[in-house]
Amino acid sequence: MNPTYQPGEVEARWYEVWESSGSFRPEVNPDGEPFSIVIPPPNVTGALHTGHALDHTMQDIIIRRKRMQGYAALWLPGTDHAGIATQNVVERELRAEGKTRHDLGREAFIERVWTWKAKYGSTITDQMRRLGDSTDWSRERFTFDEGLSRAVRRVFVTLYEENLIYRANRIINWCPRCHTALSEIEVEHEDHVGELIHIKYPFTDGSGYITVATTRPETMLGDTAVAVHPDDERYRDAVGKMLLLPILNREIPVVADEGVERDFGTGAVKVTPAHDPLDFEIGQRHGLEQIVVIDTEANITRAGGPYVGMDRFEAREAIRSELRELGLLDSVEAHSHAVGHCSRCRTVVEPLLSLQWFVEVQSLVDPAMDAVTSGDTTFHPRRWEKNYLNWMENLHDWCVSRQLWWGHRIPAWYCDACGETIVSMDDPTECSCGSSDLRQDEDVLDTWFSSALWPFSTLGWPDDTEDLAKFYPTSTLVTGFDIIFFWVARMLKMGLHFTGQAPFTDILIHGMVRDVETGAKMSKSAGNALDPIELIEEYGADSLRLSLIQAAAPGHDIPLVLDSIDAARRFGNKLWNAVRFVVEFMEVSDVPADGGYPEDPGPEDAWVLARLGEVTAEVDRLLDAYRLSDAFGLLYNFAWAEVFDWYLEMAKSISGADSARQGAMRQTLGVVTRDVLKLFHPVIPFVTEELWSHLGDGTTLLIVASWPEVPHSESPAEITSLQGIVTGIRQFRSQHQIPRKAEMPVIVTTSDALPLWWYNQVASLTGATPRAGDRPDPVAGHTRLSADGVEAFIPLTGLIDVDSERQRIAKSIAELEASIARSRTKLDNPNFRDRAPRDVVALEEQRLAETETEFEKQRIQLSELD
RNA sequence: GGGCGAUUAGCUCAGCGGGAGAGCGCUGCCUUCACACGGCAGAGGUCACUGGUUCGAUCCCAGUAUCGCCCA
Repeated sequence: MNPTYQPGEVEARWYEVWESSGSFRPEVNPDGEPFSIVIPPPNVTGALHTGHALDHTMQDIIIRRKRMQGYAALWLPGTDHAGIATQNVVERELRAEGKTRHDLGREAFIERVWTWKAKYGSTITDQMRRLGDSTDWSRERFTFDEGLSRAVRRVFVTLYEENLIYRANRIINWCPRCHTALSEIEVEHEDHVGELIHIKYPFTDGSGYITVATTRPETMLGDTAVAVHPDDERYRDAVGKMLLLPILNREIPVVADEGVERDFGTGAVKVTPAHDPLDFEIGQRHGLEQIVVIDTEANITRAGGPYVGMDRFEAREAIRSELRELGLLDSVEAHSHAVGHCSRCRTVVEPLLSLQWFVEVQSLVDPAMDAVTSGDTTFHPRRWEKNYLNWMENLHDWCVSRQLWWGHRIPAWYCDACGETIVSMDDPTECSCGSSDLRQDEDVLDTWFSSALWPFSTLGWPDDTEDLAKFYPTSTLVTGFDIIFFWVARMLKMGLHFTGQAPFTDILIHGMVRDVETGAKMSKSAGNALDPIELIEEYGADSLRLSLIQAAAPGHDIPLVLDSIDAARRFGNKLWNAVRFVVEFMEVSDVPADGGYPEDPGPEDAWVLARLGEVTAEVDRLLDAYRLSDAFGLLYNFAWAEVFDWYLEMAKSISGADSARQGAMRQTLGVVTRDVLKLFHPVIPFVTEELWSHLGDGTTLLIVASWPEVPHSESPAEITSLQGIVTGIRQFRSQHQIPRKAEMPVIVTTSDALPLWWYNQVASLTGATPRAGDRPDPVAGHTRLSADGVEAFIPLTGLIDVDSERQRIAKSIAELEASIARSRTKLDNPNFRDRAPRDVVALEEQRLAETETEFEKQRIQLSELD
């Protein structure tokens, strides 16, 4: 074995072995209870970013542990066809050739996207292999593959038949660059400091003006009313009168509507029903005309009169100037307000009146809320439940049609002869009116429509497949809080509606990986992403995984610091060298894949086995509670500080003992090291598998080895005093700069005799020579150590100067005095004695007694030094 | 405007009713037969502020300040 761990070569080798051995398939545990996770499908155009690395590591940890615990564990991988994103990529490619998708036509374009997918679509799945994802590739799915497309169509048709999907003219969010409608949550709001412009609208009867305030003066071209609140005293007389719309000189009424916010601006608002959702509603209530003045290119339409063809933002400036010239510009003030941007391309979205398909979500909401409130599905951490429920209460219908080509085409046909709409599983050839002049809807479905079906469509629905019966509902969903609304909520709604069961029992929500420098969410579009593949090449996949998990406290954002990845890498090297030492120098090998705990452990063995048992139980508890970072933090400290430090150092001295003692030690070292590798395997699979190949008996891969079940072991009581005295001697040595080679006799006094191994370990761990003896009288000339009832005395002669020893004791005495004072204050308080729990009072009394004893001994020691 | 979260060591963060923890960084010593990517030891904190609840508050409650996120 190399003296340093080299991840690169090892990682490539083991992934192949795991995959070809079928270890990723749930069939490796044919009799196991099913446990399943479906991956949040990354965009097929995507490349792995650090957010995926975290998300996938969490899922891999869960699935690897369940697999080791004997479950039929399925982690189902796949990718999302990602409508807009993918279409954008291929259109960009075409643009480089000087073409547009329209030059190719719909069919050829889609063909081209499939070609692109065949060539580049495996980028992300290849990267998942680099990360070590133990996904069952034999079950890989794609949201646009044949089976899932059938599921999509079945859902659309069923919802249509249930009147839960409809087509209507509504205000939607339009992206003028992507040329498609967006759903509400695909719009990101950012605060902009803009202008609030006050415009005077004159009454037709010449009796003055109403002044309205707006941030979007260009939409005035489409105004068909001015609205005021019905209770607003200021405008009581104005309601019902007519105004002359400036520039276009159209007569529009003043209407009273409850929807008007009295405190905004002047309390009077212009109403543009075709370009604002609130105005649309006001328009509906008052029967106002809807005049579209901005087109799909975000240019002014013919209805905009003199401004026809002008860009919306240019028109804003021009209209403001004209109003000023007309003397109708009352005032302009700076105003901060939220502006919607396309989440794909950052273009400012345009609210537009448009004919689109919508899912009526109201009737899907209740079961999806009940699933969470009833506890059928639990969020981890729980606080996301409130967030989820709050959101669900305020849902609007979901605009699902997209003016794209790449996606599931809406299965609706229109009969030009009679105007009938046909929605069906099979492509219709003829209308009931007899006409065969049918046109299929040009639009495709929102990508999230197919993602919403992912937990059951990937398992074979709508067919009754074995996988569906076995693995649905899935067990745990792992995802970031950023897509709770996009995805999680919709899966719950669709899953419950179509299968009657919530699609998962637990939802593990994690934060975003953030760049510590900028605090920004790391994503490719933000351009600030550390490339996980580069990190894997530099540090190894295990290091990236471990550092991400250690930083990932439940539900909080994760700062990614290169230093912490490096720390994780050094841990891998530590583990590597510890196991190398165990195998090569301690000659431990052929360790069985399970069991093999020593029948008759020595005292040091019993201690480390007892600790292993405690730590295993605690790791299990933490992992079951999804506290991954705590679990592996605990394990990290146990492995480094206890097993491969204290115990390994103790084992070194035992290797010179008699053969029975040695045998128990080697056996212990073998099983403890093995179990540490097992416990660590879910988070750092590569290095642990490699080390296991050197340590184990070669019968089983670690990936499918059993999860540790450690038999109970009783730790010898003397360990506490051993560690205390050893640490005391080391401190003494360090404080007085005494070289390890220097002889250091230590007299140990104790009420009960200490076993021989205790003395041997003190000698071996410190280089001192301890012997049992009587308390020196006087103590003068010795330094005194104490731990767990054991006292040890080191003669000072020739070792140190008395002054520094005096200072050391004085400092210690000061600390003891402070502690005594605090304990007394507490215990002298009758309220404390009356109201604090009995064990807390007892503990405080014990602390006081011990501190006082120690204080007294040190005081005597100090006085004797003089 | 509404909601959520954060504020703890120089840095990045855990902990969350009974004497403050980790990693990195820093200081000293150690090239002892795994690892110098290491070992041993050490320094470093009014746990944002102000009140309250409690025998007891970094932890619970209220308010304030600053920062971040989500929604309108």
